[in-house]
Amino acid sequence: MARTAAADKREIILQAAVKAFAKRGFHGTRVSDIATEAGIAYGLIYHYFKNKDEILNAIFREKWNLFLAILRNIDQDNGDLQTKLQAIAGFFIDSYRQLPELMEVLILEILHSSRFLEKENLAHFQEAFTIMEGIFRRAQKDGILAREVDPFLSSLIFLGSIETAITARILKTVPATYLNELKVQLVNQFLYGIATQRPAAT
Amino acid sequence: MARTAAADKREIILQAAVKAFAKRGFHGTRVSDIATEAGIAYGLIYHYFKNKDEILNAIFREKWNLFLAILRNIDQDNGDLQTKLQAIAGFFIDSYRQLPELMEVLILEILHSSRFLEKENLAHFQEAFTIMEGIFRRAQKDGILAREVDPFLSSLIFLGSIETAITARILKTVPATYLNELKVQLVNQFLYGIATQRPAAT
Amino acid sequence: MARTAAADKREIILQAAVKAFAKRGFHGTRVSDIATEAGIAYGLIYHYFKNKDEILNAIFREKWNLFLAILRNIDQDNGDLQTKLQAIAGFFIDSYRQLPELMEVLILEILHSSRFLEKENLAHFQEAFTIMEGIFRRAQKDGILAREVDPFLSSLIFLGSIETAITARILKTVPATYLNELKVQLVNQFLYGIATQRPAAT
Amino acid sequence: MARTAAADKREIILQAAVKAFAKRGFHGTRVSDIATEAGIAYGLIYHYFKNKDEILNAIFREKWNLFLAILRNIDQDNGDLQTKLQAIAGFFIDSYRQLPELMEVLILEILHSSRFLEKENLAHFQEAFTIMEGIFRRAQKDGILAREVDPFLSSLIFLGSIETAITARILKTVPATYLNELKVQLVNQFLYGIATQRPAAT
DNA sequence: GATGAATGAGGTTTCATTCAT
DNA sequence: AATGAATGAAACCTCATTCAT
Repeated sequence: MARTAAADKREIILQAAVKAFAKRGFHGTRVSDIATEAGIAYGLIYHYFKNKDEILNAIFREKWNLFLAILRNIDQDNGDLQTKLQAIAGFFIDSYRQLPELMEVLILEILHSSRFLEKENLAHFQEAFTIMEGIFRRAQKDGILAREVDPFLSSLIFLGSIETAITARILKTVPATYLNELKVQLVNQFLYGIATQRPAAT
Repeated sequence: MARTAAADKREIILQAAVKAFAKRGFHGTRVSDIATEAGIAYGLIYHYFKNKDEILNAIFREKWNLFLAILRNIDQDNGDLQTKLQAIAGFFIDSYRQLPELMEVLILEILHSSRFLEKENLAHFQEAFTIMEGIFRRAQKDGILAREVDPFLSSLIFLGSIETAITARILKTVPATYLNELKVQLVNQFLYGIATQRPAAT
Repeated sequence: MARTAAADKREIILQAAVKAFAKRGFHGTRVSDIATEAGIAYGLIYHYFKNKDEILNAIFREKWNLFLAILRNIDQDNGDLQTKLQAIAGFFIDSYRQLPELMEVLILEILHSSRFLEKENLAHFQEAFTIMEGIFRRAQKDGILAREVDPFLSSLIFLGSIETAITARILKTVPATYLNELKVQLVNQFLYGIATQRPAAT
Repeated sequence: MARTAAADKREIILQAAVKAFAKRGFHGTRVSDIATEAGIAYGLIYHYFKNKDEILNAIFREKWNLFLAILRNIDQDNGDLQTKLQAIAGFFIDSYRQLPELMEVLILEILHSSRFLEKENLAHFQEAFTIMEGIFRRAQKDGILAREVDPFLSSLIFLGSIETAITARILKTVPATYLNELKVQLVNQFLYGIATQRPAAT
């Protein structure tokens, strides 16, 4: 019980932090803002987290892990490349729909300060690209992917496209409905390009 | 002369700020850090800029304008889509090579806190996507681009890919030499996709 | 039984507090440090003591009482002045040897913040000097002590010497073995001075 | 001028800190108390000192240096042992009379936390004892001091006596006029003892 | 008795900004 | 223009103490 209650409280604080960070950004958020959002005294936050930085780290670590798990699952599923990429793009886009604040924090606050991530967290972050790279590499072996394609570059482009698209949504640059269209088009464009004609020879 | 000298000093401060922001991030940089970097007294900074925020704004406004100008130039050049995209990708990648700190600040500090940009600056920022969209839209009219492609989405994906690739470089995820390969592959992958076979019917 | 168990627990807390205070100083010690040292929950401490200050007060009151009792005993023993002083110096030095942490706390934490002692505790503290003064006064009456000597000043010097010597030991300024030598020399020097020759006339 | 003004302000802060620490103790003093006492904004204190601890360190270092200089001077003066000891005791007692707050801080706050002194400062502190030891050692060579006396122990006893006497005055245990008497008696008692008769044989 | 989650007063420290020189 | 001393708002964080369980 106690353990559960403590875990619950910790989770409540994390949720509150996500909300607060999404609203005002990490630096614009006071620890007391998080506490207010969570409905607790700010001192209590320090029972669960060493300091404000640790809260952001925890959000990243724990939530990113979920993403990695999903990516790995998708990776291991049977299914062709297109299906997998569809699933991945869909997953991130749906995540944004359901947890827009979380995605906002992950994309804007963590990516934003990614160069200050400690080594361990940076590796954790880059794992997503590694998984993607593996997917592309295997597709290449299977002859699905052109031989001259660099799988790692592809992972950068693929995930970068998703990130930018979500960022655009965060910035209200595009309407909410755009996300549906995105799911379909993103993978298609990515796999088959946007040109009407392939070049004669590469 | 005086005006020129003043403009010079202002520029020196901006350059110093870029360096400082790149090294420690905007929030981690003290006004006095900028002054030290510029070799002046910190009080003097307030003769040239209203406050610290204004410095970041100025960097964004003035440097982004350069980018927009280049984009517009490339846009108006004769040349097919591939050439234009090549030029654009090349331009950003070369910019990073020559002014890595500036790119770092623009990408990490401004792009990622873009939701806090004031209206005017946000429009300024989005202008880049609008220009790209125009390029794609015209290519579509010319039949170069598939009809089902959304030009704005393409602009997101294209610029997003570049941004992510540069971010990866900033994070030292990829070696410096990677940037050369990037220039070529990025546009190819983008235009023609990465799959060996087009789908029978879309 | 209950009373005894309670008294035991109280004593355990006091011992733990002595250890903790000796290690980190009163201000550097958290109530939770004491609890950890005592192997109990920190909340429990407040069942036995009103607050952190009270713990230090209790240490002082209870332990100082022991010292006073010993001083009084020695005072009332038969024996000449030298024997008594020997016993007193020996007692304090042995106390340090056996309970170095306690002596550290008494000397460094209490003695040196003695100006903040509340009236009652201050009187309690000064009692030691009063007892010493009595010893010297009686010796003076008996003609053992020079008439021009101020008994109270002597008590200051005598106890002050011991205190400083122990402090030096606490600070590791002198080796542990020094304490033996101290026992002998201190009283001798004190009683008979250190000069080879007495002045012709005072 | 600027340098002088800065040095002055620094000194003003130190004086204010001495006053504040004497009144409320180091831990009881807020940085803002010092600022109020100095008639400045508390932020300014951090222009001159890294933090609160540094202020106490500075007081110790700079003032203790004065003491050491005086001790060394007295040491090098011509004069017999008694004259020197007289001068030293007189110096400390006069110092207390003229700068009671400084002495209070040096004795109560610094001695009190001496075990937490960093190595360098501890050595600095102990230098006083070393100088005293030298004085006694030379007197011993000259046959002024009994051969069985340990010069270092004597330095402990001598300085310890002074310290305790001043502490007694700080605690209002003895009247102010006592200090005069002290000057005379302390050295006498120390040199020639307090007993009427020397022991037949040691 | 025992626990430790919860509270929030209180202090230190930072640093953007002002302004006298 | 140039300096950097001076200001003080603002935020983080600690930790003594309370109290529900």
